[in-house]
Amino acid sequence: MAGQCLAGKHAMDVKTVCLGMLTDGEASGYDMKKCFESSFGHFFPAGYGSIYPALATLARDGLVEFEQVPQDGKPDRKVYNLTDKGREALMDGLAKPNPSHKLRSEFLATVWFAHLMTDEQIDTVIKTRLTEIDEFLEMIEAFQPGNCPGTGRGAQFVAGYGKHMASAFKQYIEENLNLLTAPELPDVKSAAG
Amino acid sequence: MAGQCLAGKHAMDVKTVCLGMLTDGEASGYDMKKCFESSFGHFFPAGYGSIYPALATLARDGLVEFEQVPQDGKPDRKVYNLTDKGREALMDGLAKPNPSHKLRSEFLATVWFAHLMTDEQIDTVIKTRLTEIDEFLEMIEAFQPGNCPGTGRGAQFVAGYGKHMASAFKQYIEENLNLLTAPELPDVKSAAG
DNA sequence: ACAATATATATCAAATCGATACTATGCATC
DNA sequence: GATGCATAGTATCGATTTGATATATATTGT
Repeated sequence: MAGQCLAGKHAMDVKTVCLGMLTDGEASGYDMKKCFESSFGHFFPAGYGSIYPALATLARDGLVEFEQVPQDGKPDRKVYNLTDKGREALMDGLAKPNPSHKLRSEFLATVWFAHLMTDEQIDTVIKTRLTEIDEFLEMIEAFQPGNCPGTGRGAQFVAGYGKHMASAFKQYIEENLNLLTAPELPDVKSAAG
Repeated sequence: MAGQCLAGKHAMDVKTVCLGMLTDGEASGYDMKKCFESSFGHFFPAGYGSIYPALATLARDGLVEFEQVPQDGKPDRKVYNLTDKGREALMDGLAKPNPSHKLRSEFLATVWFAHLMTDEQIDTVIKTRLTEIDEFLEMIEAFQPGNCPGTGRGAQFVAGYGKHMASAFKQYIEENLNLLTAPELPDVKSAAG
């Protein structure tokens, strides 16, 4: 019945993901952005507006350290490293027993109102979505972990998830397109022709 | 090459979804929250903190009208209705050619770092997720549109999507669990015993 | 010469999240 | 009869996140 963890309250936010990325070695905010773009971002998006404030907070609270590395021509790099306290906070984040899994889909919200749209509009939305799914599948086929911590077994599982779900998505659209186009009335437009 | 729409810039946000809900008839913020909880929220979540400010802005900009309806015992209702301008804004939102479809999954972010977790922790996270998927599948099986605008063909398509994808998710977890538990080393812990 | 792209930092307004506050009734539990 | 919870309704608050932009400099491409 007593407390099940030492430190916090099992937060799995951008800060915690940044801590996780640092388990693989030092990195700058820019590096982490690359990493979000190439892999993490597909299931846990974050931009500069999240990453830099996150790193500032982490540094302020002593969960990461950093050193300013001057470069010639380019701006300085702030290279971050995990501290013991940071590693502890990461473990606490990973201990969250029921991490969320949320969709936010303008696509589905749009399609919900298909009866208010023209067939052409629906067609455009569907075609664009299918294209994005295909691009995603190509990407995941060619996926290389790069500089991200992508060697673990978890990364394999997640990549497999992405491929599996994208395929299922594509299949569903192709098999159920008929629900959206062509309502009860067969072809209203021809009446005006 | 010229402009393709009349009014805005094809926003598909909480405001637009609220407009969409009002195509089915008048509703209060409370009603809309119910609607987000029962159906919309599964692919486009929104709480009071989004809904009430959205309605305030919509009213300020003349996209909706409302009347204060007193009730006995209970607090007043603010009952909203679409205006012509609001219906136009909705159509503009639905005209967005590439509506987003984004996942934000603490679950996958956690699992990515499975190599840093104990087998027990992984087990808990997986079991909890499977339970939620089952609950979701039960919910969608018993789904009734209720007061939400859920009679259109789009709603059918979206509900089918939910069922299809939840099943695919469950199947993937069950078939690929082995990737997470039991790494190369059979049992490291016994060496210390 | 001009326009991207890459390297790197950072901030800002607006939107959203999750929790909470306020008011009032009813219903169950202890 | 006090405590707590559910329902019905409104609304706001701090923290987080989004998406765009600002600031610099070097390289690469047309």
